[in-house]
This record gives sequence, structure tokens and C-alpha cells, in this order.
Amino acid sequence: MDTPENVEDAVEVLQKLGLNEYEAQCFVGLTRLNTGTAKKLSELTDVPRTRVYDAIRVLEVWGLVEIQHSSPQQFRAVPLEEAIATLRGQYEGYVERLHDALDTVDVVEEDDESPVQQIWAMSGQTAIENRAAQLIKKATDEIVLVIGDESLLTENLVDTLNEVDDDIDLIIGTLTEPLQEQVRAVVPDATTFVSGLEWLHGESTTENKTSIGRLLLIDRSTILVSSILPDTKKEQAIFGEGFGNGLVVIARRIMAHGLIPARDPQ
Amino acid sequence: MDTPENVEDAVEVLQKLGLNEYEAQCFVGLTRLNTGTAKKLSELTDVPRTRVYDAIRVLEVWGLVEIQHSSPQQFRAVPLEEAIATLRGQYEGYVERLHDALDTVDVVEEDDESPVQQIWAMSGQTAIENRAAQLIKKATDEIVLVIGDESLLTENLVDTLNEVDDDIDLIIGTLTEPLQEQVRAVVPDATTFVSGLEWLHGESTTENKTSIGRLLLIDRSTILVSSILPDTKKEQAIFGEGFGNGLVVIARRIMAHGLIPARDPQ
DNA sequence: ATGTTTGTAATTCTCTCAGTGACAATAGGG
DNA sequence: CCCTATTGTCACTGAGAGAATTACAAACAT
Repeated sequence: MDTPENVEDAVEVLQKLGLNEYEAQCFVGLTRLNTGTAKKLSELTDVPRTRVYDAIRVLEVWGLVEIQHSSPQQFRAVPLEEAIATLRGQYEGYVERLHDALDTVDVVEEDDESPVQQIWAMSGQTAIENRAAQLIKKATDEIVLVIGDESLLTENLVDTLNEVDDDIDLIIGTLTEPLQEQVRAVVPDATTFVSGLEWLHGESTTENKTSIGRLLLIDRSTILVSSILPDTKKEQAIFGEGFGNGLVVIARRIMAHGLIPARDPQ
Repeated sequence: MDTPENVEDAVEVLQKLGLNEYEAQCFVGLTRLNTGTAKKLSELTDVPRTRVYDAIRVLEVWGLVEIQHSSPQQFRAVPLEEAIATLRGQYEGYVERLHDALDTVDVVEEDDESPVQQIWAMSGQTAIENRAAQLIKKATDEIVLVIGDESLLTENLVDTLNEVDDDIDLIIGTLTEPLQEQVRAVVPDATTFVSGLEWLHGESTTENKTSIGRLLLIDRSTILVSSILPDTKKEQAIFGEGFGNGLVVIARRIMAHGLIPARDPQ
């Protein structure tokens, strides 16, 4: 059996979206066929013929396939654009329901807010990007951002940066000059520099090169530092708030030293 | 333990989005707490304390909670708007990946297209609505739509109807006059009528009232008929294409008879 | 009529998940 | 400094979903 890589990709994604293996394979199989019977499908994919029927029924409920109740039964996938629209609609619906539900619940009585050293860890590209966006929007005086990896300069981030008020200092550093050029091109209003922090390029320790992700300092009182795990490529971050926060203090000190070569635009 | 209904709702939705029970409960629990420890969480929810840690780790990878690595560890949920944005981004990403993958795969060699009676069954609100939208967009001459249930007159449907070209006959029927008024209000360009088909109001057979959903006839050659299951409220449809299609023929005949009381606007 | 195809159902094995308890490490108070 | 309650990690169990296979009855073609 042939299994083009795109097919495997699609199957994988469909499973993340909640289908099981048979269902995912059947759907992808059907998108490759104008119309198909259980037999054809089981030949094209590696779903046992006798289990195609169950899978199709589930797919039908999802709104992803149509069934012709003849004998033998014929199946066909809903046109791609329709299928995508249906899935979008489905998840948009869930997300909205969640939003509503959580909006109207929230907060149980709370005693004391601990005033101490708060350093929080989070992970995940999307989540960290969202947090960064929130912080940037909240800034009132100064934004210092160092981008350690090209892959982090996403469309979303660029949009957020370009929405920053004119009277806020926006300073963006990179680890390499090519990346600096890229930043200049897409965020013209920012002051850019190439970071003097060579250690950011990766630990010299043997193999395990943890590379820097981003470094974001807002109004000298809130800091977000992320790194990218070498194996999984997943992004991890730590996050501290408050002028007196230990992490923020260190960050300011780093800034004062090597981070920005000349304190003003080069 | 108290469990406000919204909490249960949220937990349910989160599970549909791919979290397991503990993870869902922990997240909802954390949104009710500014910050919490494993113990607090296990008291608020009914997640065993010893399993809170696993759940939180997963949530952290999803980008939904932050962890403070102190002792005891502190957890807190990402702000609601951030969480929603993260989930949206996640699923949007999946859907796009799926779109791309399927776009570049498609079609295996195909022999014959069966020219016969094709009547397809599909189900699901969203899917049927999407299909209806596609059909309406493809119409060139005439659109006849009968709406059997108020719940089907969604925003999406109204939008689609209002985008119809002026030179296409747009005829919309309802089962009741109040609903007709509603339609007139939101789709002013349509010719409306109240259907003469009393049997649409529900089978007289004992209990099992299957009520009509929608009935859509495009250019007298494509038909979509849906019904709403009385117990589950789920929508089911059958769909036929081609002027000679048996279902379409029947549909035309019904039209000629009782469906539209006076063939022209009343 | 008969042999093949088609659809349903039951069965096995595996793996995840819900739920629980054992145990070492770690506070924090006397 | 010691003792005890708290905290974090693991390992285990039973139940249920999913993957894979087989048996069998209904429908079909020749």
C-alpha cells in the first residue's frame, strides 16, 4: 500500500482533532476517491473492511461524509472546502461555549495574595506568543525584545509590534545581522541592534544546545525569557513581574551590561 | 463539593477539545482561583491530589497554565482571553495543516462515474448548513427554500441568502406566519409564503414526531431535504442532484401541488 | 441454485484513563 | 534538632475505548 506523506499528515491531524485512526484514514481515503465502497476503501487504506462501516457512520455524524444507502453502500467525502468549514465551525462553537462558560463562573473567595518572588513557567509557542502580545500591549514606556530564533518572528508578533504606540521606546535585538535586517524590514519603527550576548548562541556544554528563544522586558519591570528545547523544538518560558522581582533585577543588570552594545541606536 | 452548572459545562467542552477529565477539571478549578496548590485544587475539584501534578503538566504544555516551581508548587491559569486565544490558535493551526495536506493529495485514478440515481445522506447542523450555503451560491435561476424550524434560520444562513444575485428567484416558505414575518424582516428581497403542506408539521403516528427541517430546491434540479430527530434534536438530510433524479422529480411534483399556495407572491 | 459480495456482530488484545495507595523528600513548628 | 504533617513521585488496579480479526446472515450476480 502506498502512503504519500501528505496522507499520513492529514491522518495525524484528524486524530488530533478527535477522530480515531480508522475514521481518519477513511476520511482521507475518501477525499482521494470521488466515491467509494467499503471494499475499495479498505483496499486503499489499511482499515479492515468490516470496520469501515462504523467509521463512516461516525464521519457522517461529524458532517464529513455522505452516504448513499444503496447496495452496496456508496460513500463520498464532503467537498474539501465544506469539510474545512464544518470543522472550523465545530471548534469555533466549542471555543465560544468555553469562553461563555468560564466568563460567567470565575473566582472563588480568595484570602491572601502572596507578595513574594513570583516566577512562573509556561510552555508552548502559541501560549508564549499570546503572553508576549498581552505584555507588549500593556507597555507604557519601553519595550525591549531580543529575538533569538528566526522562527519566532511570526506574522502575529509583527502585527503586535506594529501596533505599539509611537511614544513608547521599541527596541528590538537579534543575534545575527541578517535577522536584524529582516526585523528592520517588517517593523520599521523599531530601534534595532545586534545583541552582544554571545552566550545566547548556545551553550558550549557538549551536545545539549539549548538555544535562546526570546527575551522581553517591559517597562523595566516585567520580564519574559524563553528558550527552545533542542530535541523537541518546543518553546519554554519563564516570566516575572514587579520592579523588585529577582528575575527582573537580573534582567535589568544584563541590559546595563552587554546586551545593548551602544545604549542608543548604532 | 459545589459544582455550578457552568463549571460542568466548561469541563465538558474542554474534554471535547481533547483534555481528559482531570485536566479539564484542574483548568476550570484554576480559573476560579487566582493561584492554587495541588491540595487546594484537589479540594475544589474532585481530582485526587496526587494526580493534579500530571494534569497540570499537560495543561502547561497546552499553554493553559503557568507553574511556579517553589515548594509547594503554585499553579495558576493563564488569563481567560489568553487561554481562548491559545486554543483558537491551536485549532486554527490544525485545520490549516489539514487543509494544506488534503489540498496537495487528492484524487486517485478513477474509472467510471456512476450516472445513476444518486441520493446521498448526511447529518449534522453545521454540515447541512454548509452544504445549503454551497448550493445557494451555485444557483443560477431559482432558489426555493422551506424552513420548517425556527432554529435553522441562523445568522450564517441569512447572510448567504442576502448575497444571492438579484436576477435569481428567491422564494422562501415557512410553516407558520410568525416565522414568515421573521424571514421577511431579515431577508427583504425574498418572496415569502406559508407552506400549504400540513403534513410537514409532524407525523400523526403516535409519538415519534419527526419534524421537517429544511427543504431546498435549486434550479429545479438539485434538492436537499432535512428533518430534525425528535429525541436528539440532530438534523439529518438527504440530497439529490440532476434533473432526472428521482428525488428531484418528486420534489418538483410536490412543488407543483400544494407546496406553494399561489404560484406567485401572495 | 449457488457461490460471491456485503453488512452486522461478537471476540480478543492492547492501551489509555479514572481512581487509589505506598513511599521518599521536604517543609515548618515545637 | 527532631518530629510530624505536607508535598511530590510512582506504581498498581479495574473499567472502558480502540485496534484487529473472525463468524455469520442477508443481499446480490450469474
